[in-house]
Amino acid sequence: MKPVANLRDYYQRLRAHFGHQHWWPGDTPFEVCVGAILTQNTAWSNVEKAIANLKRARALSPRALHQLNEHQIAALIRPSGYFNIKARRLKAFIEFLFAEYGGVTRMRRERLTSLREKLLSVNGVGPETADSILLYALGKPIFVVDAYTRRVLVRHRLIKPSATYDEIQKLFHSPFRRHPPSLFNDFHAQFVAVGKTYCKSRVALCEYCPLKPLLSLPSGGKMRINNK
DNA sequence: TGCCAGGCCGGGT
DNA sequence: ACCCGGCATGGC
Repeated sequence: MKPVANLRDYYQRLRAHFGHQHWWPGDTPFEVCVGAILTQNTAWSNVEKAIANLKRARALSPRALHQLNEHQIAALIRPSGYFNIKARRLKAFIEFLFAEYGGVTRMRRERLTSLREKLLSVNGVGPETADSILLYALGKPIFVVDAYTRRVLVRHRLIKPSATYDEIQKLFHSPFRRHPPSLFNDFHAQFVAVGKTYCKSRVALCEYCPLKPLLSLPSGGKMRINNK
């Protein structure tokens, strides 16, 4: 297997191995927003249970969720963990949605950079949650950085463990600036796929990882991270 | 049984 | 500008 040459190649290698991931799992843009908040530091399998509860209670729409108080929401999302905090965060997001836009459709019309700023000002919405909403709920071209992305990139020595969110995100925005959101969408999903499969443990050696040749680059060898 | 999972906030240095 | 404790369930 030849070494990975650049980030484009990096994606193709993963894609060939894992196939298209069809992210984000969710029926509506609003469901994606809710899932983005519920999955904070939480296994997705637990989020699914919470989403199922919300659906069963017919509470998975902006208007319906707006009717419920924090206590009622907390009871429904209990399986996703941190349910009191997350109930408050969901309320904060809904309030923001209605106050600023009145609905998801209007929010989608906002320009990427200003919308990101505003999302980050909502209590409980940090960079990953904001970017997940922008990309997966609204189809904006932005790269999501999460624990898997960081873990895989550190493992492949493309970033230092101390790299910040914005630094990592920039690695992807430079070479893929003009690419459609679908590229950002599946690329991030591929990181989750490879991370879950081969970087579970801190001591795992990624023996069968489709990107393994990258790990065995000689210390002088450097992979080009962008295409300039 | 303990450790971990698709973060973020608030208070303290 | 960092560092840290807190938040909580379910799966292995």
